[in-house]
Amino acid sequence: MSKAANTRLNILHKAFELIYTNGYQTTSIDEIIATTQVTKGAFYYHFKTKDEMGVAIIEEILKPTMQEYFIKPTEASQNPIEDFYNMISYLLLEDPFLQVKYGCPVGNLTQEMTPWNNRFSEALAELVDLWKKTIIDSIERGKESGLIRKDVVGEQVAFFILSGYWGIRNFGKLQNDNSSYLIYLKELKSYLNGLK
Amino acid sequence: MSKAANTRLNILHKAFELIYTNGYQTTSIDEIIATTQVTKGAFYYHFKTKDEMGVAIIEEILKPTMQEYFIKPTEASQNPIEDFYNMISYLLLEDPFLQVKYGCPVGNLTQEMTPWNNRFSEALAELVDLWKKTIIDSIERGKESGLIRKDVVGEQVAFFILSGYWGIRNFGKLQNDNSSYLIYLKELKSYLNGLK
DNA sequence: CATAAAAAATACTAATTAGTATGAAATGGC
DNA sequence: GCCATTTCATACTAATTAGTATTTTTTATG
Repeated sequence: MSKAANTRLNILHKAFELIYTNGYQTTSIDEIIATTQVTKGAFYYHFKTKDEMGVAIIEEILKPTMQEYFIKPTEASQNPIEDFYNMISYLLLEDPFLQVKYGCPVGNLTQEMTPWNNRFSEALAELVDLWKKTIIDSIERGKESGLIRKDVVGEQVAFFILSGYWGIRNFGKLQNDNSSYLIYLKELKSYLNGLK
Repeated sequence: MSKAANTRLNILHKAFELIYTNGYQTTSIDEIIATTQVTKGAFYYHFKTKDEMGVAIIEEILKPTMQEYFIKPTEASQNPIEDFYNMISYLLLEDPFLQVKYGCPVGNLTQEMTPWNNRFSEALAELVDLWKKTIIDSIERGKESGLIRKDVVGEQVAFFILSGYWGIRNFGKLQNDNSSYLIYLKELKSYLNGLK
């Protein structure tokens, strides 16, 4: 990777961490360049505006991460119900990057940036749609293999699962401990079993 | 109501609307006093800081509203399952104040202000706890009256319902239309019926 | 190695921010 | 109507903000 591409990625990574922990609006460019040890000239050479950098974070950091860790495993899934539970459980309790008190990066950005910046909305919607579609496909396969009832509607379940995930992340932020996660996961398991 | 108390409430109401539509951090005090037609001196007479005003909004605007419109109706509830559905459906589709693109005020504030301001967290947690407890009580009554299965765990269901609500609000913001709400509501109905 | 283009460094601006200092007007109790 | 207290108005500050203008350095290519 060229040196220039490296500084660009470096900015994106550090900026993402700052935004994840502090929020987008309250993360200043001065703060970003201070922690990346990159000058303002370099920053604005790579990104025309702060918002352009924000969208780049979604497309170049969040999207690939999601592809790798959410989409791929679910595509290979044989037992949807078990895998959905494991996916959410992993994200809530085990993912080494995500922290209870900082919530879900995608959820945070959605909350903070829509509806005021359309480019954010579009980039985020693309992400979420990808995840949603993967879940729906998995459900359809589950229906074919007989692991899921035929009358289950994939899109409904996808919205239900993802909404629950986003929402419980908010509870986590509020209480700053994972006790709500544990309670939520029990009901999630019960709900998912109801799809059998 | 005294004139002074009136300006105070006026500030809180207008500020709340601005914050609901624009976010807390991006709503400036100058903007608030411009729309309220109140001077800076008056503002800082009533509120020592911006954050103190924010907490006052939660305690003096959001909390009473929630008591009136969420808590009371649920307390009088005879058929929890139907009432839960109606409550969420009303909030998503019919409430005249709430708008799809602006999400849930409590959810927005939680996302934006925790974990960086503890006073916000505490005030918001109190709100949400109240709502949660009301749901749990309602479930217990439903269990006694035989409308809900005995093995249903109230706290789990409460978290599940509220999480789903917060999460689908995020979807609404993302897509800026209520199509996701409609799909979500179908699955919510199905889930709630599973509690019978 | 020369040179053009890419990449980065420095110093700046204009606007906006939360908050303050200080004084003026309204209010209520006597 | 006097006067203390409450309530509000005006003018300011110091810090921070995103973004720019300009110059310097690095890089790749012939």
